[in-house]
Amino acid sequence: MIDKLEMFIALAREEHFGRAALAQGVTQPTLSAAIKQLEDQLGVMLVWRGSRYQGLTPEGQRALIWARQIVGDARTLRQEMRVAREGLSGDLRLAVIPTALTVVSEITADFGERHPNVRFSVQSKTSTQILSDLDNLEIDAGLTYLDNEPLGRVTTVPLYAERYVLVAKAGHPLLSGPVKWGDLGDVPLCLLTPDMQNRRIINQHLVEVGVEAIPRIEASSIIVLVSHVVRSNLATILPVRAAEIFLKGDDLGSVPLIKPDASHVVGLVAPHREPFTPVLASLLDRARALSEIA
Amino acid sequence: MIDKLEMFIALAREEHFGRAALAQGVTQPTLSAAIKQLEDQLGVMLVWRGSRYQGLTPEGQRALIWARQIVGDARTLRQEMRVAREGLSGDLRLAVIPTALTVVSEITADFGERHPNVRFSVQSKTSTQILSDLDNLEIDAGLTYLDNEPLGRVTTVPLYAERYVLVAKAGHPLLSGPVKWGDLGDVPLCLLTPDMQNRRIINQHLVEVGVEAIPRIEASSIIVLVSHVVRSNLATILPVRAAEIFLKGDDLGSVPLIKPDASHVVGLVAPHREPFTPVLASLLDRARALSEIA
DNA sequence: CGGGTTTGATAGGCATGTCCTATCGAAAGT
DNA sequence: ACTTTCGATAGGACATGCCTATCAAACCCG
Repeated sequence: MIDKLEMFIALAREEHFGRAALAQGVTQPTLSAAIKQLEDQLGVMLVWRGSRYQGLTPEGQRALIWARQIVGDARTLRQEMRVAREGLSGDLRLAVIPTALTVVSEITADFGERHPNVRFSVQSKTSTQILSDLDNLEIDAGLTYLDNEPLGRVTTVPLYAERYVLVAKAGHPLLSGPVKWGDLGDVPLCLLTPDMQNRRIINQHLVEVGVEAIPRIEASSIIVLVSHVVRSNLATILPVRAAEIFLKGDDLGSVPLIKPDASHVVGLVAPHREPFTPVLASLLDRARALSEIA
Repeated sequence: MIDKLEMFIALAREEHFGRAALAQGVTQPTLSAAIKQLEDQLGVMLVWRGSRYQGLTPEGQRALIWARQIVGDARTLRQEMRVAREGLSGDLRLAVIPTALTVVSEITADFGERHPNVRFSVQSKTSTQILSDLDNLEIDAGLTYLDNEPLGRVTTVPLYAERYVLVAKAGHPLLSGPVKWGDLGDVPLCLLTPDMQNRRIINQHLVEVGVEAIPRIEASSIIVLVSHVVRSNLATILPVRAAEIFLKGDDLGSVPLIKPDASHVVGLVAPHREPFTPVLASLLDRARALSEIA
């Protein structure tokens, strides 16, 4: 039963029998049969049938919610029993927005010291993907914005408030003192792509002061942004925490962006599943201890 | 997997392999094997092994929490799909404290009118049993005290505040006006047995005014109490709602019990499982509509 | 419009799992 | 010491799960 629910979740995620089967490590006929049996056992159609996948029926969508709950709890049970056996160990899968990537090491350093047997796997994702991966049980926790867009049913631990600086090559004329958001109208910029919430936040602030952002370069990685800043006259806008690591040398400079002193809360998100796993409880606990925010 | 968890829950409840097997409709070797396989799959011992059942290991107790969650959710999924197929139908299993038994008909009448295909099964139980049955998935909801003893992780809907009257045969000297709790010291009483929370509540109030309750008759059913009142000179203490139905004729009388004007909240309790089943959501909804309390 | 591709369903066969009956051995009760 | 109770074990019938191979329908594209 639980295996079938897992396959059902995979099918809903992949929207394709073959890919879902591949993801589950079974063949397509096996997955097809599993879905059919699930439908028989529950006595309802879950998937619109045709010659190809055509989405879930309303019952299927409702069943999906429970399937996620059940499969998630079953995994938690197994994980918890392993913890009882071997102490805190295993993998902790994190997904992180690009602008918070530098913060991950603070968490892993602190946590890894206390629980050396826990391995981390860190992926860079957009905030939307993080929430969807959390739903789909693809990750155990995420690091993303807490205060800007709706999150859904999750547990959150605020970690720090993001503040923004303008980053440019050393000697850039704007670096002499604080820059107002309103001054950025004519400044050639490179920014994250609009699927990133950070970019949407920056857009908001620019629109608020009547400036339209038309960056010369868009990229989904801040490494790309910074490389462009280093090699050209473009500037970029980054959270302080993301910029710090690039400002160690002399070739780049930064100044605070003011008016307004924008700030957005970034923190840990985890599925709301009671009671909490020991590992997750421990992670949330450490996150609370590291938090700069009450 | 889910079947094995069901058997595990049954074993924890029955504390006996044979009885648990019987309850699950399988033979004892099958249940033994299932538990062993569960232990293998989870990699931990769940049950203290000996020549007989000796309780759960700590891991077993922890696993039991998740097992209940998972099995409960799986049942809910099945039930919800049946609802999608046949509309609101099926059984709703209620357990009710004796003193609230007359209130059940209010709920079933109202609910049954809207959902004629739902059958009710009502059992009289102590408040402690109700909570344990709720945990063990033996009932879907209960009707019990909400404010006197701790409840655990449940959803509650307050329905009414219990108030108490003294009930005696018509013509009994005490029936001339309100009676104080403190006046009951020498009155021959029949009361519920002390495993009933109602009796513990009555004891509290009597102790508070310095009276010791030594009833001539103890019983677990209010029918027994009232029959004794009818046929002897004994009086009893009942909640108004429970007494009303016996006061239709002329042979019994009642007066309010005052100093203090004791009152305890009775309401519906249901497992806290998100999201709620349509049936349960509907039941809670009707209960809220019927509630006399904000 | 027709051949090739994609996609999910179906058929047949093998391996594994599940559940039963019968029986055993240890411990508890008498 | 004898009996009873309780859970574990053994062996066999049956069901389930998963695979490979293949099919039919729909889609794509020149």
